Amino acid sequence: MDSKYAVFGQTSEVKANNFKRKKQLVNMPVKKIKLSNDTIIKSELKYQKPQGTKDSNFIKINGGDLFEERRKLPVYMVKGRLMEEIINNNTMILIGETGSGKTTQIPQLIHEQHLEGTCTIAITQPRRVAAITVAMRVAAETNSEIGTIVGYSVRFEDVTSPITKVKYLTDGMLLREAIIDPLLKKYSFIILDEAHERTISTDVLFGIVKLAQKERHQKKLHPLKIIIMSATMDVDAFSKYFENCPVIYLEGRTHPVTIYHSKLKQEDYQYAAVCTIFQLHATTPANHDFLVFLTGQEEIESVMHNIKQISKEAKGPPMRVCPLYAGLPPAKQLQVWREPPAGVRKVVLATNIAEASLTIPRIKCVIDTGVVKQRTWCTSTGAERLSVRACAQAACWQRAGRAGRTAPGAAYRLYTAQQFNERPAHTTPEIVRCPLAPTMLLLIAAGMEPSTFPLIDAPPQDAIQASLVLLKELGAIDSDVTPKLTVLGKKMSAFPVDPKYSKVLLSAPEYGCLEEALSLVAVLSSENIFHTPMHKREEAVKVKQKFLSPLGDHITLLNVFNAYSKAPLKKQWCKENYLNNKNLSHACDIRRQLLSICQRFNMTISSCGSATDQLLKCLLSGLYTNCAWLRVAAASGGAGPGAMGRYATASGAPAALHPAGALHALRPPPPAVLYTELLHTRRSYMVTVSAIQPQWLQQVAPEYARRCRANR
DNA sequence: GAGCACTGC
Repeated sequence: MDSKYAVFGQTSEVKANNFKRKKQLVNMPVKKIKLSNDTIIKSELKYQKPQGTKDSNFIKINGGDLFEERRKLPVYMVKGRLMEEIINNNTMILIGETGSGKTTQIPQLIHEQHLEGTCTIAITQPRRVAAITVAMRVAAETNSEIGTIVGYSVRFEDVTSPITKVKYLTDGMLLREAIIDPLLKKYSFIILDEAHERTISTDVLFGIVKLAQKERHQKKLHPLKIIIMSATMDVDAFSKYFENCPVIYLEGRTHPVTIYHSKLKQEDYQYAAVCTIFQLHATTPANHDFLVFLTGQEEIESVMHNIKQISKEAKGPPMRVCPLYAGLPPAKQLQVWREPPAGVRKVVLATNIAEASLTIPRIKCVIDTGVVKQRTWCTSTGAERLSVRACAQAACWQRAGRAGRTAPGAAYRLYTAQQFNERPAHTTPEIVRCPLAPTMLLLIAAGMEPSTFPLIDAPPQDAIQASLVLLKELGAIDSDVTPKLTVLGKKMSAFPVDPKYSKVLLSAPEYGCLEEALSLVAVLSSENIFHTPMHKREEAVKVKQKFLSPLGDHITLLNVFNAYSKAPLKKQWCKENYLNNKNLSHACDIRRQLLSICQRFNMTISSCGSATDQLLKCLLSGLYTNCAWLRVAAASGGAGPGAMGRYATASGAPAALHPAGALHALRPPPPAVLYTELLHTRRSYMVTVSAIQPQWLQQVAPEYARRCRANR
């Protein structure tokens, strides 16, 4: 009886024979917790029963070949009532768990009844793979060829045609369309799916569709129907935002997951994770695969090393340990999908990528450290910080749910029930914690007024102000009080890159270096092109030397990109040079896209050849707010150890050259530098840096240089 | 002389 693990079921006991709106059941205590106290495993970690877990107040709808499969989906079983609600309401919120079929079925049901009229139904997704695969699925279900009735539109790929009625697209793609037509007149239905993820694009789209619906009504244009689809979430704020629109709940088809909490607080979650893995390993059947949530590459590599050491002597079946994080080359990610031989247990060590982006089959057991690595941004210095912090309750549930995809499962939380209850219910939306200049430029370009634009969660006022000041500085808007787009700003908004980079591109013809600027901006806009595995670090650093430029990291990046473009066998070449083929190939796609926009603007496409000064000046024309100067004490050499690389940014904040950068070893250190980003870890480091001549700033941005001098 | 989670246009 004295169990070290106390158990409580997560499954709802509630059954409802029809769906109802939340308003009608506010006082109903609906979610019951099933308790039992089986002793599961012998444990050094102590687990206890949680105190009063949060009830969610909702009721669910219950409800061979593709058609047969469709008919079994919960959403299909209640389609009559559902369509009635869709017809009667211009806006509604639909809460549906995984497996309810909402994403694939609702657009089809609308189309089957021709409710879209002569217009199209748009369904947004936060991820491109999701948009593509769901569209393919729906095309198969409707027995049509993809790109005809059912299509998709994602960056670099538009598989739609004039007859497309059901169009899946990424949220960012619909946002781009809104710049051209803020009323989104092409569409009679807009379905914003996965709304609980609260991406910046979806958050902005909430406001865009709300205003478009209102204005279309006022102008007596055809009406716009809005459906917000989401997993379980706090709907009150959403319903209020959309003028108290109805909320409908759909039941999902997932399996129950039993939750275990740690009885004591864990000092070291990595250690706790390793302990839990081996406790479970000794007591559960080998065909139960584990999924462990960790925060990053380094942590995964270190835990993997520990597991491999311990497993040599541990009790239990053989183990296959698979790392999984976004930076892992695709070939190595494949291990995760391969079924292990009979009698071998698979243990997947994953970052957040396994929380929503990827679904790993056959996971029976989730081990949740309860932490996540998050990027935050400081308005005053412009520095970014990566920090490990406790994730929100919603994320914990999402992680636990990964154990119940194909069969009942279990989730072991390496934090106490009290710690869980103290966590915020939801992740802070992205829009509240990110640099806003790109979003503000987009909003203004779509004809919106930043100060009155309706957002569910407004970012801090100083963050908005800082972004408007930057846009004014770059010449994209005429005023940071009542911002109107300038001619330059209009062009800038056409490029799907950070406004600083679009400014670089638009200045490039002036410096005769558009060829180089395109390549550089493309590389800077994609992920890290260097691949550095921990155990081969020295080799990787050595190979990098041949691309290194004494002028700095930007020219180094350009050297790599140019060499990649010329390499005949790119995959092989990348492997030999410790480079990331996926990210370099992505950079090539971006370059092509940027080039076509430049051609549309009739820009002169010229090359500066070996006159790299021109390119750096051009880069400065967009990034001139990212300059740093060597401090006098450091320059005179008398400041003792560590003085090298002591710089001050324009805001006066201290910053150092990142040791992995090309300029770090340079003696004497350059008096002035241009950095791409400021990253705060142990100290404030400038990442991706080039040396500049101090007088360039006067030439490129004279007014700013004057203000800078006055402040320094 | 350090170490980048995840998406998206």
